[in-house]
Amino acid sequence: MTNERYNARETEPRWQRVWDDKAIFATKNDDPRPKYYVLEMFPYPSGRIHMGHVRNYTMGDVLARLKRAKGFNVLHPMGWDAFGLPAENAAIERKVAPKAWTYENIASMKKQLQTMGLSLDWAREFATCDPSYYKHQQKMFTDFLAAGLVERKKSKVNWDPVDHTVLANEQVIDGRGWRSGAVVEQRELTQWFFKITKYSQDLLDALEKLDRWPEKVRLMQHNWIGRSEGLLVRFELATQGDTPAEIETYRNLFLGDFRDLKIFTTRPDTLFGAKFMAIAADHPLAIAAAQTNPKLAEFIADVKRQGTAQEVIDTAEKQGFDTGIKAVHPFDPTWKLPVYVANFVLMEYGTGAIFGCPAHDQRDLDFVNKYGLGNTPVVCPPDIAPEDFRISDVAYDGDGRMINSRNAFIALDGLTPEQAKELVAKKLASTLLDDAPVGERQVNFRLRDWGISRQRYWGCPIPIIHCETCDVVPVPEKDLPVVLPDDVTFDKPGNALDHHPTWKHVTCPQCGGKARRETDTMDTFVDSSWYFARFTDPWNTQAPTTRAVADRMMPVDQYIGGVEHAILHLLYSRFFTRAMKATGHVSLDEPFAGMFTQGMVVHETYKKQDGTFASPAEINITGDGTTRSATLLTDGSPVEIGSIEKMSKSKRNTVDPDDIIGTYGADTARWFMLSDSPPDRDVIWSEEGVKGASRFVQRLWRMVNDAAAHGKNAPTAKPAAFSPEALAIRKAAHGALDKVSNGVEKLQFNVCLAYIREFANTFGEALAKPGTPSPDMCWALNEAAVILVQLFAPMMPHLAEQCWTVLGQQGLVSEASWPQVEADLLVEDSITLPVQVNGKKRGEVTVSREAPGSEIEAAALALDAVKQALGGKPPKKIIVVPQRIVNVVG
RNA sequence: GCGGGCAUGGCGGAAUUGGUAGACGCGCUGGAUUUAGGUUCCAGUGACGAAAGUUGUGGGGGUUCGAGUCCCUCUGCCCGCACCA
Repeated sequence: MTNERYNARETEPRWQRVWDDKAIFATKNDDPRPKYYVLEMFPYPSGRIHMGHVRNYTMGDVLARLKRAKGFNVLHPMGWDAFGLPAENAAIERKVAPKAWTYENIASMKKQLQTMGLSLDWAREFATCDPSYYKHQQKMFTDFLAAGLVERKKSKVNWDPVDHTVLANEQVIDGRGWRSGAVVEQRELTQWFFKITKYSQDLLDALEKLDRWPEKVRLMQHNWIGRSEGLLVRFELATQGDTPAEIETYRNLFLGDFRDLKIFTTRPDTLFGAKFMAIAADHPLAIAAAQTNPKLAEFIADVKRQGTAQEVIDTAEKQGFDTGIKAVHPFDPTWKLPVYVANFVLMEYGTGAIFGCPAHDQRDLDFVNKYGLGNTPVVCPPDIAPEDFRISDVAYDGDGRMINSRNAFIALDGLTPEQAKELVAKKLASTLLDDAPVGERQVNFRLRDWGISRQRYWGCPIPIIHCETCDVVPVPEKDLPVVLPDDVTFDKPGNALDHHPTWKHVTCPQCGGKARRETDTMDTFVDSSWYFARFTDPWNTQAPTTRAVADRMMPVDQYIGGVEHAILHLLYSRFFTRAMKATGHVSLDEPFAGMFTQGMVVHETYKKQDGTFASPAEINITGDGTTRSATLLTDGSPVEIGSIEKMSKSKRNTVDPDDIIGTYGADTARWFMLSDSPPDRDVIWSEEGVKGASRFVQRLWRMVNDAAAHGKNAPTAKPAAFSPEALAIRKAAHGALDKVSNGVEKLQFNVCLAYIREFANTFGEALAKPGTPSPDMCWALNEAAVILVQLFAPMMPHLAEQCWTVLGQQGLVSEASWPQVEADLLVEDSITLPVQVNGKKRGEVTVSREAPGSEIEAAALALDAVKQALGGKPPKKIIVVPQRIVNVVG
């Protein structure tokens, strides 16, 4: 028995230094072995790591260490997503320069990460705010521009009139700026866009091939891209007046330049059910009509006002305003439909105009029921007679047969909606209005181009120069990077870069005339859209990537991060990789072959009597189960134990990784993060759980020390034969080895940990047997100890190194090859099969592995319990599932 | 509203993918060691039952020799998107 406790505080930094000195986690790009690229989403340098980071990086590290042991050339890098708004907020609130603040945070977070014992190649570290990184990002911007993947266009933004800044959607709270509290305005600004929509179809199609991505994430991206097939239909706008002059006057007054109204529909089959047209409040026709109609103008203003607050949109009922304009039905020139401005039609989607078919669309039905426009069903469900089919408050959007859809122009009755769509599309394509087809097939995507302009200082400058004569000129490659100036002030609202006295004033690289720099910076999502590629060769000063190296090391084999990035970050990265391929920086389309979304770390909350939250460190918990209660450490006042929530500063239910690592050691923290909960689900951080992990660390340490004592008595050569006890240990060891090897690859950490503990239990029992073990047993115990240490080495690398030394093994366990499974140890000579009678277990039989079915049947029938259950009658049937079960049917 | 997921002991969760339900851990109960223990070790722990046994994976129904697993249906939670034409 060893009495000495394992001292993580002493051993962990020591082993970290050893790894560091020998640089064993540095990856060589010219290593000939097969590569494996493990990547966790790099952190924003907020200053402190949190438990979510601990969980994320532990998972990646376990995989990296396993793959390294299995002989792969593992790339496992780390960097910093270092641009972003918090640095500017710190500058405003605490008068520290964003750059200094960021690099200080990086330094302290790096120190924290290093205490975790992660097998990272720190030689590849970079921050996205390093000019040596964003230089290449600027180069790619100009490459993309040249390749037609960048566009400059107007777009609506949330403008804070007090702070003079554009706000992200999440910074608009109840229609007001989060900092200034000012009512946010919708403004049109000219912005830079990446043309991600050029790849809409490809991004959608390729999702199917990403078979190592969570189904959920693929579905979210699928919906986000939002493909719909339909028909673009032009409705002629009706005019009034008998003479051309009168018609002209009408047009000028009410229709502006419009002769027709273009709509997008996925249901052209229901055109005979049309009752009205509706256009968005900011549709140009609405604006034109509002010029002569003050009430309409007022309505439009109302709708636009509603647009800001989310709550209003959610609860708003369908509202419309009849413009008085009429549209002519494409099937019948005498059929006129009223054109409404409606609050539920969005300018951003389709053409900003629709035709309303109330019988088969719930929104349209709600609308007509409010304004008394009636409805005509045109699709009849299969089980109802057409003459009995009525629609009142519930629209019918199912399949069926066309009814009420026939006139001199076209006949749809009796067709399925699918056939009707085809026929309408064909017919309208060949019908002309002002020399152009009335209808045109169109595929529409919900996905919009990616606006990357941000009116902020702490971001990657957009490498563009605006010249009075040459217009927009990209900064030539030789002038890159366009470096952010350090001497900026934040005493004025607005973009500090724009306020800089000299920075933006330059001469035009084309004509040499007076010009100014673009002062917008890039969305920080751009920074994180290619960092994974940069990691393959971060030392290249000439280009974003070294093509040959990137080709060899990409794609990322396993990417791990939070679900919160399921759409934007992952979609942008997929786009960016395609754009990099188009501009010759990489050769692949998909950056992440495997994706895994890990769950959050959650914790109980504690509510004080005054309603505010207490932190776990401030309270004392007594009792257990239902009698569990908490009191405040300071004055003993009762504290309510609240719900389990995501760790957050506001709920004060955070646990500081530094404290945990300081108290229990990194290995304990890592082990606990992986135990219990499946990695894709939330894990509850609990004091009891950590203590359980800590106990296990100590137990392993004692067992390995005990085993080491026996190991000294083991023969050097593998014994020719093993006693049944020794064989049992060997089988347990190799069984665990087999399961853990496979489980880690599938990221089933919680199950792997259970197998390790199970094996440790078996091992512990064998060690505890009294008396001196025989030489073959000593050999088996030593083998088991070595395997055990190697099994937990990916999860608890420091303890493993220490144990490795105790066992007298050579070198570092972090560099050791993964042990080979002896396959014949996995096969049992005799098998115990459960015996069921009519599906109910009645007993078991033990037979040899090769026993024929007839022998198993006989053995099963010979069981007393089976005879009893059959009640003396012969069995009707016996089912023997080899290696599994016997079922006797009575 | 639409889409998706989940439901297993007091708790977190396993279950070789249709084959012995509850592995492993936490908690709890009893015992031993200890001056002490928030240490360690041993035993027990789904429910009912003294036991044999019965029953049991949210409810109901079905397929099957056999269902936690597949199908239908209901209920309850969770997540994503949201007037997408």
